[in-house]
Amino acid sequence: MMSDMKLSDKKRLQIIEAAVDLFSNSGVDATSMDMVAKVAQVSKRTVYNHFATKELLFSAVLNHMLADIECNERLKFEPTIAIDEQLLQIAQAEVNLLTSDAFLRIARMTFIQLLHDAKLAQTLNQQHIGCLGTLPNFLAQACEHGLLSIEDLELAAKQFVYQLKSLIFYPLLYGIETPNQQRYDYLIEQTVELFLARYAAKIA
Amino acid sequence: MMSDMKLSDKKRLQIIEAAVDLFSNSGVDATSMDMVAKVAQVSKRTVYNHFATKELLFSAVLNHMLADIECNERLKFEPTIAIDEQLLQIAQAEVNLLTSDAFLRIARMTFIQLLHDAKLAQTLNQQHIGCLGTLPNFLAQACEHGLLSIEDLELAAKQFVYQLKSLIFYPLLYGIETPNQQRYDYLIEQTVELFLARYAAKIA
DNA sequence: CCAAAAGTAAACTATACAGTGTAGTTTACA
DNA sequence: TGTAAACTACACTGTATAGTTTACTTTTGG
Repeated sequence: MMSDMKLSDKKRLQIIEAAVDLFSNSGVDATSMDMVAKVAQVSKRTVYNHFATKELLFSAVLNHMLADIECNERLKFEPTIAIDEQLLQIAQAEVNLLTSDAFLRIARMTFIQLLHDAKLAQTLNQQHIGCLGTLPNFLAQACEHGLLSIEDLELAAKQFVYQLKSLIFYPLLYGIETPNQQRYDYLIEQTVELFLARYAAKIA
Repeated sequence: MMSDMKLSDKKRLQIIEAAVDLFSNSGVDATSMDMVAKVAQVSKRTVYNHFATKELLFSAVLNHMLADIECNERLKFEPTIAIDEQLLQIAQAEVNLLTSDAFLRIARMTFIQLLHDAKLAQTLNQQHIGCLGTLPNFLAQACEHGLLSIEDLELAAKQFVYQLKSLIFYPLLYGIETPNQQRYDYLIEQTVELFLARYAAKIA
């Protein structure tokens, strides 16, 4: 795949891949441009020919990483499948994303910058990574079918997703807990249970 | 209060206060020891006489800030007060902590270091800042009085507190939302409602 | 009141890093 | 095949910063 590229594009990719690696493992600030050049097996001057500043490199790297986890599938409500089954599936997919290497790399690289740069936080927030973007719509459909009863769709969606982030993603990001699929399954199940206890439609 | 101290202790305090200010506003890495000395109105050599390295200064500053928000009050279950009232109070107190300047300063200063230093994350996690430490015990008492029905006390406590952190603290930390007490009241109410929908004891 | 402890300013060392300049080599392609 | 674009090594500038050294002054406590 890389062999049929022009040399220039090949070098550019090498640089980005090296930077992805270094930025996500050591942080942006702790990574020097000399280091990027060395790992990319490219001269430092070439790095600067492609990316005039470190900030532009960061920006390109971030976009590259976001493309990795991009997902345009909209959640589709299925009247024929039980609502708890569907929620379990959504939760499982979200946890798969949250615990993926690609996602954790982005988080490690970005969180530091976020505290310095409120604009970046806003931007990333609006990207609606994961299912949070389309979950309110899914929930609305479930409400229409009389399976759920929700006043504040945005809030309900956040409550659902934030449970998973808090219980699974953050402990993993900060190295407080180690990956454990059995534990994840339990937490997913409990999250769905919590959610349905609150929002399952009362049977009339 | 500061006037009746020995000069040496006074200087030490000035240094820590300057560092608290600078570290929490600009971050540890972006703050130079020269800057600390200048803001503390102290010679750089004096800074180094008190704190041999920047890391030791950071450690002292962190302890100073943690002391600021230390709270040894244990949550006490009150059989005479309705459980939803008690949970609302606990949530309100937690939100007051999470949105306080002191807490946000610690968070801003620490989060960057956390990603580099897993030990620090473990340590801070074990400090059980806020009500998370004593909440499981409170919930157990409420269960004994037949008001709640909880299998996994630790998880339930986390679910409660993490709601507040996710919905209120993180958006504030990253500047995605601005403080808004009315909004907080709504989210607290919704958090308690979610919690009770799941864990309120079924009336036999 | 005087020695020890603690403070001061300012110059200094050593290092790291973003970004540039240069001179020469390789690759793309018309 | 020749030229423009891209690559390379490497030296260089400028700046920032952790921590030290020095020579001197102020505070403290017996």
